[in-house]
Amino acid sequence: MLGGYDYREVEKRIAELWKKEKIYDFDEKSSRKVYSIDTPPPTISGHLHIGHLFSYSQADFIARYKRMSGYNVFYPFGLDNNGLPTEILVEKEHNVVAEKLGREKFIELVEKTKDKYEEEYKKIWRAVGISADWSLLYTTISKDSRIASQLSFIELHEMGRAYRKETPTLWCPKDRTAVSQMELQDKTEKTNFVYIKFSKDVEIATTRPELLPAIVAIFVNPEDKKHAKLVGKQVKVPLFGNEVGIMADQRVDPTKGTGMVMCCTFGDQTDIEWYKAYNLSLRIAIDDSGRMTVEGYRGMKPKEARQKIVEELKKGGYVTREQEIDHDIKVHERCKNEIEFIVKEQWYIRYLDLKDELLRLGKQLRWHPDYMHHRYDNWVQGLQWDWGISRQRFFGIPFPVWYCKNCGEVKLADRDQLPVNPLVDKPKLGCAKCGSTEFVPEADVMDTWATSSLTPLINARWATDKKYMGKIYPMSLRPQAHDIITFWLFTTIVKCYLHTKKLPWAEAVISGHGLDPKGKPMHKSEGNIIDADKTLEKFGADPVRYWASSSTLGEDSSFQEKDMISGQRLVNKLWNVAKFIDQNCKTFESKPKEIDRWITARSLYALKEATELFENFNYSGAKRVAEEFFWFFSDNYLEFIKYRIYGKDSSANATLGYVFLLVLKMLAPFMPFATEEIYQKLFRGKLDKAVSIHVSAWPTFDKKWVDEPSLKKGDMAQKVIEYIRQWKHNNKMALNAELKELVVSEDLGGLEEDVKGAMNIGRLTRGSGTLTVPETEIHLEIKAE
RNA sequence: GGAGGCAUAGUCUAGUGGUAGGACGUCAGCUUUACACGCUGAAAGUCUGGGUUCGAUUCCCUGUGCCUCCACCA
Repeated sequence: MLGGYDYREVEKRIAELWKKEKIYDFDEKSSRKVYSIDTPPPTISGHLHIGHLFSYSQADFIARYKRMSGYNVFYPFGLDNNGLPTEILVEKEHNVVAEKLGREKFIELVEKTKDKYEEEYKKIWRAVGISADWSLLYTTISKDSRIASQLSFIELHEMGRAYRKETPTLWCPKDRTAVSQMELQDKTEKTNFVYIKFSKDVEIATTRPELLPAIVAIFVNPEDKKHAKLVGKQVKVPLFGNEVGIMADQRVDPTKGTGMVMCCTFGDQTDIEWYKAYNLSLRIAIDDSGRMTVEGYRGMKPKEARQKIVEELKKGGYVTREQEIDHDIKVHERCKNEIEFIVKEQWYIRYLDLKDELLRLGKQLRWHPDYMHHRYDNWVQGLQWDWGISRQRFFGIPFPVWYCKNCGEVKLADRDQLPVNPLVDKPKLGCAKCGSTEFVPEADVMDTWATSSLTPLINARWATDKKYMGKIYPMSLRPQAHDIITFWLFTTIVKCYLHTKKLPWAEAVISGHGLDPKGKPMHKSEGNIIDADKTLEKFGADPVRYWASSSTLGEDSSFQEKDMISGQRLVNKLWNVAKFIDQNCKTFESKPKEIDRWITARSLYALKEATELFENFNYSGAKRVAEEFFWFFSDNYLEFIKYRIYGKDSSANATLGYVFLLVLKMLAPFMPFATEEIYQKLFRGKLDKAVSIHVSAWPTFDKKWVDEPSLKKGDMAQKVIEYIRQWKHNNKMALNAELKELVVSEDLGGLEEDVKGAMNIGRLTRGSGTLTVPETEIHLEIKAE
């Protein structure tokens, strides 16, 4: 006998069962068709919130459906512990500064911290029922990932696609370190906006006159008629005397200042863009300690130089006016000092020449929802420069590169040296060009996207034993959220295409974000994080997944407690039907009657619809169909057959079991715990042989079980019952109150007993009636007494 | 500034070129041998303006509001 349903106890026990039976392990020996999933590795930057549960559940629905559809599912899980968020986390947790500790020791600390989060994360992902194969777990700083990233770089270098170029980087002159955009803060300062007359027609307003010696071009807006005739001309820079060209670019606001902008290397972000986009020359005015390098101002801080230059400009009569404005500047959040741009040699991957190829690959990929394709296209079309992959940080995967001390030639590591740390390891041979054995190591590390862009290849073990290359690659599916289409999805296509000439996956499924109850994204700084752990504890995994399955693919969805309640109700209802069957059905053998053929046909049509929706990755539609059918089944079919069951007539048993199992299977991808529990208690070894519902076969639609005449008759009987229910309600009667006689105008085709039983009718006769059942030709006469 | 998305009852949401479906909430009726975490019934809705059409909530344009990504703040 089944008792109450305690989700805390059940979910824990079922999760153990899955673990013990290895339900979700990839079957290496099987010849079944493989379905491989390129799971996003979450960063270990802290605690998981319900937004994570939301998007990972959505991928899990698909994994589970595919598994039940007979695929050998390759579903790995990853953890991203490479990159700045991890660096910041580890610095905070251990109260250290990465630069001071040094790279080797810091990576050790990262590994330690990772272990802790790995356990915590695994616990939560298991608790929410993610059906990944945990033996395939990878991390982005692991040895394998380092080998893959470095091998990738070596191959790209050999292809001639990796090159070095002097490029500006955000730099903190005080800490003497590169800074990422994430570490910037805005600060407003009072600054003088200085108008400088270069010539008769050229006047420029600037907040940074000290960068006059670093001017490489002057820009005007292409729509700006006032300045149009100047484009292409040259003009002399005051005080410094060099000539610079005047160019046109959209980014200039013609209403701001004089409508003419000086482009220096480098004063701000736009300068960098222009420098890259127009291949401008480089004039450095500030060094990495934040001091001027220009003759006459050498060693001065920019602000001192600014004063001196303005004075000199005034003496020369170049300054027409000055205006104090509020100016937003970027400061380093750690030390609050203004950041500068300084120039470093950095590695790039050349890909601008591949735009057409990349667009073609984007077209080849099947996108769900398909409009997400636009974002990719738009991004590729707008690319203006190559992919910079150098980062001047301590923590990360190093480039497998040294430079010859003598001639400067690049020396790549040998493949069998990987993973290599050039700061510690040495090249195997001398310089190929000059024979020198003295080398300078590359101190920079790779951008994290240079590694994450390899996840399909890391999973396939491309860089090592190539174990899964032919088997899982190209992968079947990339599930991810829409915000990183231009990063993760795009860079993965780039790298995998360069290395394998193939599109890395057949399909991309793009999920939305789980938002807070007000519809706002969850951010630590907003304080609106809803904790994953606590939510699972409070409502159970199935209801949380129910919420995740209720929103359309690609759409954001705000977290509503009432969705959890709806999920809990569904679980409860499933459990109660299970109890009913458990109490009343000893076997699942019997001969179906008319009404049984009716619900069977109904269930198969629901199955057909759900399957089609699932095949199109419309899991929310599939869930809806399954759920709707289940409530229909409970409220109608069960009412029809109760009187037979109570009368110890077992003729409905087989249908009851068969249809309910079908419902469980349709809901299994969404509510894996409750459906499993019921399957184990009721059906395993009886109606199905599979050890778990999650490796049982997704039912197939078979027309031969669809009896169209029974379907019509059943629908008719159901309408009659609906009418009688309303009639009883209008007469303030209980639904099971006895009715003496029902007169029906039509032949109910063998369903008379069912109608009588369901509505507690004493006698059913044929004859004319005055009441009309809506949507039918049936007339009734109801006699209560 | 560029690109994309969204707008449906009090709330969350589905769907459709022809009477808009569900859930929560609300109101009313019902102790009905699985379930009051239930059953039955009721009230309540297509953002503004324009166009295409016999007919638009759906398709097109426009406005407004919200969201995401990218860019910008000389």
